Amino acid sequence: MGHHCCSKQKVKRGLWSPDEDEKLIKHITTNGHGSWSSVPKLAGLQRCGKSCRLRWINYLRPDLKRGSFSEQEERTIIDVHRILGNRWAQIAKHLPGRTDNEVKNFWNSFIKKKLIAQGIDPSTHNHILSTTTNNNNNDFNIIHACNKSLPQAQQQQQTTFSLMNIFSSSSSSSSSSAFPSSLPYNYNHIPLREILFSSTSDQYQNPNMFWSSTTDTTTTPEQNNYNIPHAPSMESLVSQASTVTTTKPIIISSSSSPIILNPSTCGLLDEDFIMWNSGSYELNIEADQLIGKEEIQTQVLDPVVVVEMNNKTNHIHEMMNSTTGASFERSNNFDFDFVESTTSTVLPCGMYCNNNYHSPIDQFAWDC
DNA sequence: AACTCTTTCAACCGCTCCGGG
DNA sequence: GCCCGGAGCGGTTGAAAGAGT
Repeated sequence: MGHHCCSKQKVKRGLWSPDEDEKLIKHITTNGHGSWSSVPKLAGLQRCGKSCRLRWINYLRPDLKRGSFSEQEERTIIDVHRILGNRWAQIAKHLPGRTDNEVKNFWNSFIKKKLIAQGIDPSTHNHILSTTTNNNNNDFNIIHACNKSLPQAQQQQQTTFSLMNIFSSSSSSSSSSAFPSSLPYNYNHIPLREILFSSTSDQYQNPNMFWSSTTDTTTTPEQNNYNIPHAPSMESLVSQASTVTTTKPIIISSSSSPIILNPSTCGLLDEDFIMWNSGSYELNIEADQLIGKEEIQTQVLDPVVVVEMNNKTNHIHEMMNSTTGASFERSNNFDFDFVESTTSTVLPCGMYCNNNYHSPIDQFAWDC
């Protein structure tokens, strides 16, 4: 049985012969494809139009890039897939010369397996949930927090409290660290979709970075919608850590509200919505320096403030490099071509919001 | 060399979307 | 608003190639 589009025709199926390829190439290069349904007849092929179209698009088109995927292309696929999911045609648009079919095959035969081997769920880009169910285990709580699927208010609330428990446990138990020795994912594994979700609603909070306005007197009532009940204050959090390192959360504050984040996940979206990140981002600031010493706080705060006030990419990087010692690199050509406005506030870790708390990029994430 | 198992990827299938009548 | 046909998309299949025994 042929395709429904050409069921009346006697069509050949299966692999294309060089002779058929030649006929199709000759026809399209001289006449264009026009209506695909008419191509087989005009080209003298016993194929259906659909098959001709597929053969041309996936194999015969002159602008196709052949050969194996580069690391850069692989990174792009992973990054875009993190946001778009299995929308292969959209992903392929970010890879000149590659087809949706090619990207899909590469994903299924290589990237998918690679991510699984790394303990990452390829469909969610989250770490695969540990089977351990010991709720007293801080590592588990964080892993659990990172592995929820699409946000649900109740689930998020539980996540929040899991983190709260971790924070509070460190003050009651001096023998255990507030955070595990290594956080369960690095920047490259953060589900960006989830982060985008987290900034749009009071119900949805990124588990690794959330708003706390308990000590922030500048927050508006609207912003207070972001309050987490019993969220730890900036000071109390910092006081629990003797040193702020890559393995512990640090606090970076926007002009309106402090953000708690894991340094190893720090990244920026610049004004062109290009994702920048640091591969080996290290902060080693004594906690007591963060408390009550404005100049040190400023060092931490500056990158965000600069982003908000100036939106100058170079300035951002200069500030980041000079104040934190971090070496930021443009991670890839992450082309957020769906973002129409650049007027919104850019925050670390790919977290993004604007003054209305409902940005185009947030809208995109919701629309996906 | 022969066989089996696994992987790759071109091609197919069925579905949705969209525009025209 | 409905129907129809074409285009496009994502999931799946299966032949061919490669790897292992």
